[in-house]
Amino acid sequence: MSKSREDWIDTAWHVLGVSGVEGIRIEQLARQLNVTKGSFYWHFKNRQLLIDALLERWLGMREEICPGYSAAPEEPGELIWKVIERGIERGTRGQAAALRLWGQRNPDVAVKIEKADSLRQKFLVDQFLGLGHDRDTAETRAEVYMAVISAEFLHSGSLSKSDRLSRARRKHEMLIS
Amino acid sequence: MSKSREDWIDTAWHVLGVSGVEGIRIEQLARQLNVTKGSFYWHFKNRQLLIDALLERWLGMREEICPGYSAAPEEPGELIWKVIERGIERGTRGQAAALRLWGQRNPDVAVKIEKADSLRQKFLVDQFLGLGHDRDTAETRAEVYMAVISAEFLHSGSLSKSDRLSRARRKHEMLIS
DNA sequence: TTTAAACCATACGCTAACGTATGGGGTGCG
DNA sequence: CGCACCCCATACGTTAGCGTATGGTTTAAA
Repeated sequence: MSKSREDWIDTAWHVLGVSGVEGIRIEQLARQLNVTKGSFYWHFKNRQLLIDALLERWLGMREEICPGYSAAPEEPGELIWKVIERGIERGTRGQAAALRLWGQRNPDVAVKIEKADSLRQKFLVDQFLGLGHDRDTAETRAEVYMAVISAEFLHSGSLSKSDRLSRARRKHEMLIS
Repeated sequence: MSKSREDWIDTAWHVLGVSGVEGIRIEQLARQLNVTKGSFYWHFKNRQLLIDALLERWLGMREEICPGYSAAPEEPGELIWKVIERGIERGTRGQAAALRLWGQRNPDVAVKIEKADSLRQKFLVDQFLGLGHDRDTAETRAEVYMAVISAEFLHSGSLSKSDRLSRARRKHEMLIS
């Protein structure tokens, strides 16, 4: 069957979460897709452009994950939680960690990631302000919250999804109050 | 000049922090050491054993970093801070992140890391208990603290060491009180 | 039915890297 | 001197993987 460009990105996305950027190998992906790399080099100019597409996919998820952010009618605390919950459900933490680590040695990638992060940071700060904190503590809490999100993947080795959710919930409530 | 086994581990350690486990290439290290890989395969049986040695080095650092842990005369809060400070000074966060990510797809590695982490967790919980928190919140705070430490590296792209220290200090004080 | 475009298989050259085999220079020691 | 033994250089075989070149197949339109 014919594989689309999106098919390639999908399976590469999965590998990214498991094995990191360096684990993305065209001929291995081809085997998973039951095609040869001839297909790949028709859809993509080279490996780098596939990885770029993965980065763009992740960057694009930020907006999708904060839907009615500016006009949110809910309680600030629960809006944050929804974001976290959705992140754990989707299981995109591995990809995030891999891309962040990759950005560590690619300055232009780092810039893009930092740009997205500053939006996340803004979002969280607003929520904490809405909870009645002053700006200083709101910013600190936002940073801590970002850390909790990023590190969740690194420390949740063999935990089930429900365990990870309940642990995250406990930390959430601590950071909220 | 003759290179010792430790020389190989040292430069590999540096590469580990910058490029991750996958970035460790014997012939590249050889170039940095001004020798050929003939030297490497005299000191090590293969590449895997070098990486194992790096993991062991990192695991060994835990004890060194918590010196008089059980018989600490200082304030609990400051003892934690000393650990964090030393970690940032040494700049071992990149190695830690790389090894954690590597452990994500090596079950036996994950076990070793989790064993070390549970000791760190115990240490932090004790400190928070000493600060007057009950066990439940002490455990949660310890988890959050671990997250802050692990994630610090992922989010401190182009920050100077002093910036990273002051940011860490702010988060520290938030988590202490 | 010809034609063009989309999609892929196959074969090729090339490089990086692993691990091995082998030999050789140095150094201390009897 | 001879002789181990430590340490390394060199050459080799092998594999994985990138990217290219080229041709084949399918599909839809003209």
